[in-house]
Amino acid sequence: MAPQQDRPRGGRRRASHSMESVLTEAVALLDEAGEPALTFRALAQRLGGGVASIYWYVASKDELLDRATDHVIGAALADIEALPSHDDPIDDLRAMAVSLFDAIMERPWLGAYFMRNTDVQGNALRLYEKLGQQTLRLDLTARQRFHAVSAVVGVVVGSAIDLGQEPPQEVLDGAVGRDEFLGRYAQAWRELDPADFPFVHEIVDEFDGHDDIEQFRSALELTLAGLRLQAGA
Amino acid sequence: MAPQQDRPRGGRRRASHSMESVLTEAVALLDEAGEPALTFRALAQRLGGGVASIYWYVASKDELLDRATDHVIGAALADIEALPSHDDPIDDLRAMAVSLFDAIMERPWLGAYFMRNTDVQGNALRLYEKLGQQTLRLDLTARQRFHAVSAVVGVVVGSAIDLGQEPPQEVLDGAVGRDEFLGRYAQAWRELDPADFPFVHEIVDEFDGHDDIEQFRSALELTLAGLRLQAGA
DNA sequence: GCATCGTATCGAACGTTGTTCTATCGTAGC
DNA sequence: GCTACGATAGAACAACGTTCGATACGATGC
Repeated sequence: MAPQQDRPRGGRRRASHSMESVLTEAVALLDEAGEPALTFRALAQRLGGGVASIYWYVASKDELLDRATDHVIGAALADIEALPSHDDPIDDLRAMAVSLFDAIMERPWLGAYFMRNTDVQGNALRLYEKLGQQTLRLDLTARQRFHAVSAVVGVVVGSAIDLGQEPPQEVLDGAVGRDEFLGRYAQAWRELDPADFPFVHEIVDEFDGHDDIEQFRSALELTLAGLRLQAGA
Repeated sequence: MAPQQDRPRGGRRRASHSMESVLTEAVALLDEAGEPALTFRALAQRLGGGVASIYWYVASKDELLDRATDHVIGAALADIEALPSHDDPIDDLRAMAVSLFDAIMERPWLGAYFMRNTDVQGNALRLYEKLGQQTLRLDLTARQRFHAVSAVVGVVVGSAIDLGQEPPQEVLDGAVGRDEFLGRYAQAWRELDPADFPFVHEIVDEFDGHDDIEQFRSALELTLAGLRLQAGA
């Protein structure tokens, strides 16, 4: 038997990364199975390199998540900047909010990390700026503008987190459809005492098989209606 | 030298827990330093018992988090149910939303776990019911009522997550005050190009030293105004 | 009194994670 | 050819969630 070689004859290739490739693969892992799937070991394997190499690009997992978040916010921002402009600034605000909501819905993990990342040089600031520029076209005070933008972002991210949470394993597996999943809750609610839960009984049919996007749209319309009222338009 | 005894003379007392004590201590740990502080080992030490004992009460950390969340939502619900009633259902909705917001602000970790816990037998359902009952007093369709409640909850939780995120370590330590912390961002923003960031410059003075609660209140008012408009009152 | 059974507890161990340490490779500049 | 430095990597560490097997405690049946 030939003696084992410490190094294979061909010599194992050293991997060569880049900030771009690290973030791209990190996002890919997050997209596939959420935050628990993003481990340094899984990421290193994807990159074909060692675990410690990643630490040359980021100082910690927190920073990796921050940079990955900013990375995809950049893409969402590009979508928003490509949007056509309307006469009515509130129509623009709505279009931007919907676009942002769609981006977060495609990446359920994004919502949770969206907020804690208001870094000054980040894309989040540019996003705020883009939304805020629409409020400059409305007859509002500076304070009202400040509050309006955070209200719109709050509705988007609040809804996205609420609606985009990972469904239980059985739905992800495809073993149980989303409608059936909702239906179970609906059924349980129908069996509650109507005297104790009049509201739940009132809306259970609406809940059963409801559309997430419509729910968000509705919340957004309430905020925009309030804003329009405030602007006196 | 006396021979070592395997068991100390007095016999080490076995700890005796209860679901209540486990949840209470778990919440105490969460309150002190957020989710990372809640480890099974730290919790066991608090309870004066072993690590594995906790698994008799909960099957996993996820379940522990869920039960702890439901535990404090129960307290928040009690506060809300103790609220005096107004003639105007929207005033009631506002009071409830503010009360809920306050409860979440006192526990920054709560916001993140609030959503993923719409268990049927949970306090979250009772909370939805309580909010929803106010919409029954408004002239709305069932679908509008359903959307109204999720909009209000979305504003509350969205704002709470946004505003309640743990500030960086230096602020927690008290080394840097909150105002100074905000001021740094404000200063950095003031140095941006006004041509590229007109909105940021417009609101930077509002942001500097702003009050979180007022920001939430403002977002809530927009939604409630939209709701009032929808109800035609 | 004694065996029995289900409840409740505990220490030790396992596998995985983020992170650090130390050593090494490869290339640009001299 | 040598050096300096940017970049990579394997091995080790501490901490975490979780599991396992053993064991104490109290009530129950005889």
